[in-house]
Amino acid sequence: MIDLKALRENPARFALGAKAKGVSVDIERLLQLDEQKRQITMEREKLRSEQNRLSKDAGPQIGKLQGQLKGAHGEAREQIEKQLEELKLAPARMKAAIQELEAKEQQLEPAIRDLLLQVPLPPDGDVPVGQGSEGNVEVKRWNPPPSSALPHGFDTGKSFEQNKGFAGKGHIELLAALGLADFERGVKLAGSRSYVLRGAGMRLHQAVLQYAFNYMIDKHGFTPMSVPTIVREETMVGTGFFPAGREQAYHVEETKRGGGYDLFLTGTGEVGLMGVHSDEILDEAQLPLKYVTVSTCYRREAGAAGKDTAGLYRIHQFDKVEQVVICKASEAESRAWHKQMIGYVEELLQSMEIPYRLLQCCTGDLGVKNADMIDIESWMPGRNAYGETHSASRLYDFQCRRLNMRYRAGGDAGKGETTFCHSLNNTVLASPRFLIPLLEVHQQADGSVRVPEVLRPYMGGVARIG
RNA sequence: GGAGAGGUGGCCGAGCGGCUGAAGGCGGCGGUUUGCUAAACCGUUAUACUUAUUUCGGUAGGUAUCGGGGGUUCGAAUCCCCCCCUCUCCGCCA
Repeated sequence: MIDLKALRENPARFALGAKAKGVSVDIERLLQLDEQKRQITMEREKLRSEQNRLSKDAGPQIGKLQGQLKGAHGEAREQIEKQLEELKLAPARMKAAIQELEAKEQQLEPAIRDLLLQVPLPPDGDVPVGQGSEGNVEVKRWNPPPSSALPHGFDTGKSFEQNKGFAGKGHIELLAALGLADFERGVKLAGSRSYVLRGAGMRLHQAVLQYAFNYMIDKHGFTPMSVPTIVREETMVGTGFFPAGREQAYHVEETKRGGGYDLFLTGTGEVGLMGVHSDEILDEAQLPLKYVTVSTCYRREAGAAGKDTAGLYRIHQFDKVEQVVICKASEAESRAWHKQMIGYVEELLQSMEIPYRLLQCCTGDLGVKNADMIDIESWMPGRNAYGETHSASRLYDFQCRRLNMRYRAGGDAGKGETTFCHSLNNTVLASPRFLIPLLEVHQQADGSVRVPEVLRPYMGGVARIG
C-alpha cells in the first residue's frame, strides 16, 4: 500500500507509476473520495468534540439529579425530571447528527480502501520503461569456466553439442529415461500440471532444497523458519498478493462449512515470512531481520492455459527456499540488500555450475508491489533458452505499510519515532523447476546425469544418476 | 468435537458506567548522587488520523483507540450482541 498522504501531495508521481506498470487505477476518483471523507470526518469530529464537552459539563449534574430522583415525590419529582430532560436534550440532538455523518463515512471507506490497495508502488527512476517481459534488459551473464565437471566450461552462446560433444536431451526425456518422474500418474492424482517425483528424482529435489536452505543459514546467517502456507485473507492482502493476484491463489472456503473465515494457500514462502511480524513495532536494534524458509507453494496458474504445459516448468505445486530481508527505511540500505540477496543466489548457482543471467525487469513487468525487480534466469538447454528460476524484489515500505510492520528508532523500547520497515525478497531455489537446468546441463553422453559435488552430501554420496 | 477461563500501554497488572489515555510495577530515556560498577532518589515515557501555525525542528488543538465489529446510554475499558484469538480440562488424532 502506498502512503495516502504522499498521494495527496504528489498524485502525478503515482499516476505515472501506474501507467508505467500498465496498471489501471482511478487515482482521480480516489483523491475525490478521500477529500469528501476528510470533509465529513472534520465535521463529525467537531460535533463530537462539542458533544464531549456538553457531556462533561452536564454529566455530573445528571448523575446528581438522578440520585435525587430516587427519593423525590410529587411536584419535586416532576421538577427534577424536567431538568433532566433539558440537560439531555442538546447532546441527544448532536448524537443523531453525528450518526448521520458516521454513516456517510462508512459508505466511503470501502471504496477508498479498495482503490488505495490497487495503487501500485511507482517504479524507481532507474528501472527501464517497457510494456512487459520483452522490455526486460539483460544486465549480466555468467558461464561456468572449464572444470572437472565441464572440461570445456559451458558457453550459452554455443549449442549444447558444441559445448559437450553430444546432442542433449530435454528434461522430460531425461526424467523418463532415468525413471525420476511420472507425469501420467501425477495427472491421475491431481489433474493437469501435476507430477510425481520418484527415486533419485525425489532425492535430487530434496538435495537442492536442503543445500540451498543450509547455505543461507550457515553461510549468510539467515534465520531458518517454518511458517504457515495456508493463511487468512488479511495476510494475503497485507503481503500485497491480494487483490491483484486473487485469481492465482487456491481458496479454501471454510465459511461455507461453518468456519469463521476462509483460508488461502500461499504461492510463496514470502507470505508467511512477511506475515510473521505484522502489526508489530520492532526495535531498530533487531533489524535487519533475515529470514529463510522452505515451503510448498501452490499456484493456480490461471491465465497460463496452454503455456508450458509439459514437464516441470509450470506446475501447481512446488517447493521453494525463499529469503526475505526486513530492514530500516532507507533507500540505500534497500538497494544494498537487493544486491547482496542476488549475490547469494549467484554464488549458489555458480557452485552448481549452472549458467545464468540477470535480467533487469522493466516497468511493465514489475507488478504492483515492486519498485525494482531483478529476475535470475538459468540456462535450460532443452528450451535452448534461459528460463526464470529466481526473482529478487525491492518493495520499500509498500508491503510493511499494508502489514503494519514498523520499528522504533533508538533501540530496545526506547523513545523515538515509529517508521514502516522496508522489505525485500528473493528466491533462493525453487524445485522441481530447478531440476530442469540441473539435469539438462549436467547430463552425460551416456545418458546419466552427474550430480554437482556440493549436492552429493545431500544425496548419500551419490555422484551420478543413471 | 464438548466444558470452562480469559484478551487492558514495550512487558506484567489494577480498574468493571462520568473524577481513566488509563493506578502500581518492570523495562526505556533524562537527571541527582557516586573512585568504577551497582544501588537509591527525582523527572519522563502509547499509537493512528486530523486541524491551525511554523525560522520545517517543532508548537498548540481536536478525534479515535483497553482483541475486532455492532448496540444500549447524555456519557462505555466497564453493560448487551456477534466475531476473532489465547489458555485449561475431556474426547479424537500424525
